[in-house]
Amino acid sequence: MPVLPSGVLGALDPTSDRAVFRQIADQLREAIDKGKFAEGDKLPSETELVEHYGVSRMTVRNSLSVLQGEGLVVSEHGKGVFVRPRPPVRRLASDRFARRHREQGKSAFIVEADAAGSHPTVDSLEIKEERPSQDVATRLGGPRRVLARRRRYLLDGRPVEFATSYLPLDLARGTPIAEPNPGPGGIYARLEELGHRLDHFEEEIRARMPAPSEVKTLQLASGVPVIHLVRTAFDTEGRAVEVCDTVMAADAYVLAYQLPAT
Amino acid sequence: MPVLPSGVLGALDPTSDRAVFRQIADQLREAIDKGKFAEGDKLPSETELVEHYGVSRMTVRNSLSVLQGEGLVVSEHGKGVFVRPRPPVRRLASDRFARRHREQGKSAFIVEADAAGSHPTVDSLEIKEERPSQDVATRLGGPRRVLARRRRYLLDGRPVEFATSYLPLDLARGTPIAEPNPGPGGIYARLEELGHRLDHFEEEIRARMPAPSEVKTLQLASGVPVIHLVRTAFDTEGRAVEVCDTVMAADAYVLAYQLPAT
DNA sequence: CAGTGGTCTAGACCACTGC
DNA sequence: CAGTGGTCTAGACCACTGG
Repeated sequence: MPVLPSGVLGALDPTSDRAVFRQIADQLREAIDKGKFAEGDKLPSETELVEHYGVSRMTVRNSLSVLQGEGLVVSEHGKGVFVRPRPPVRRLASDRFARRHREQGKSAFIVEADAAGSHPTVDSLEIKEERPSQDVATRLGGPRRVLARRRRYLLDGRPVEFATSYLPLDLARGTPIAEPNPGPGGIYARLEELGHRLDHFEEEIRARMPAPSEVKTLQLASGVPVIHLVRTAFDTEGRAVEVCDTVMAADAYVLAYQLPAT
Repeated sequence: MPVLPSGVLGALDPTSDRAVFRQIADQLREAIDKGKFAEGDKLPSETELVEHYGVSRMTVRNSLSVLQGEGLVVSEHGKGVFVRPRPPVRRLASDRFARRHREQGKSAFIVEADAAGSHPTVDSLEIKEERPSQDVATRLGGPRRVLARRRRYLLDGRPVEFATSYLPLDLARGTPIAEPNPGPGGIYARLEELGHRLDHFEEEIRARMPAPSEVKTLQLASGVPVIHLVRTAFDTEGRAVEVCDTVMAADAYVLAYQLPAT
């Protein structure tokens, strides 16, 4: 007995082996996919779904949690459950660290976001000397201590990325690299001024679900994975001069790379 | 009152604002992080947790579903809830399509897996002529019809990747590219023989939670995202000659790229 | 204030596993 | 068979939102 305004949702199939909460999730998912609920639209309330399907509230909530896990919907306490809006995506091109982009006064993030018409912010800046993790130490060739530069990036007020750069201490201590604002062109420009002409970068990419601390820092909705990117910068002598460990909200990014065919 | 064998789990804090199911999830997560439950270990059963914490079963299940969503544990019906084993990771290097790798008789996937000591398989091979999606059409320069080659890759029996290659029909029809086995070096070698010398590839990477069909095809545990990779191959004349759309189990891959500094 | 989602209980029955 | 997780009910009280 459909009692919902639009009649977009069907009935349950009692003969089906498929669990009731899955059937409900299927119907909601299909309605979303077909655009019957658009981005940002409010789904029927739990109470409405309970009445429409004639099931208990826990069953309805179970359905909704399935969709939440898929990243299709977000719930807002006291308001309702909504089709998750797709945030604007930031495209990272493979030439984003080309030398010509380092000439300007601002960091790559700021320049790029400005160009895209977004309002970029950087906060939570922290600069510390510390003992590197096993992984970072290995990538940097085994320094006993490193300079760590941590910062969070926001786009139009929304946190999208949390990054930490590690540099061997003997290389960075007492230089502008250890300053909150390293100056025009960022730390890569400073590294080159210090005689470490950059040759290439290596990036390693993984995707996984966020740890609770990452959910907090990046204000992630449930059902949103993170992209974990570790970049190592090499100078022309083959020395690893920086490791940058970045955790990105996966729904805010698309990474682009160019590969040689030769 | 701890009643569990090992005493690895503490008590609830009734004065805390934190929901009970979150406190339980926190304690289990911490125990896992600290190695008190190792990879593949069985967690206490729901009944044991109910008795240990003195809460209802739904509360315990709620805790466990939090950890499942984080990809930390997997449940097996009739057996228990286990710390999710980390599968071996396949590293995709940025030179994986270099011409020198195309000389051998087998596909890149097979060669690489063999070298890593894994047992590779390819199945679900399907070759069809079809009308391209808007996105694929745009990337290929607007062909009306394309040849689609679909296949699934497995490592030691576990599905890890599902890929579809799209090629303009005028280019692929009637050639070995339209055959189930395109021959040594794969379709890239055939493209070059047909006069399309490859110049470079562009790859776009996203991460997201899988759709239900992807969960099925890749037999994904809950809490495992997918990496969505779209690669376009360009010949020396700048023509896009192939688009390969790939969905990978994120816990089975790390992607590596090299970027120029110039 | 009414309506929404968030948490929790105390049961029930079922399906799957392994002995 | 006993033990496990999977599904579902019918309530309860709470916290948050908006008018």
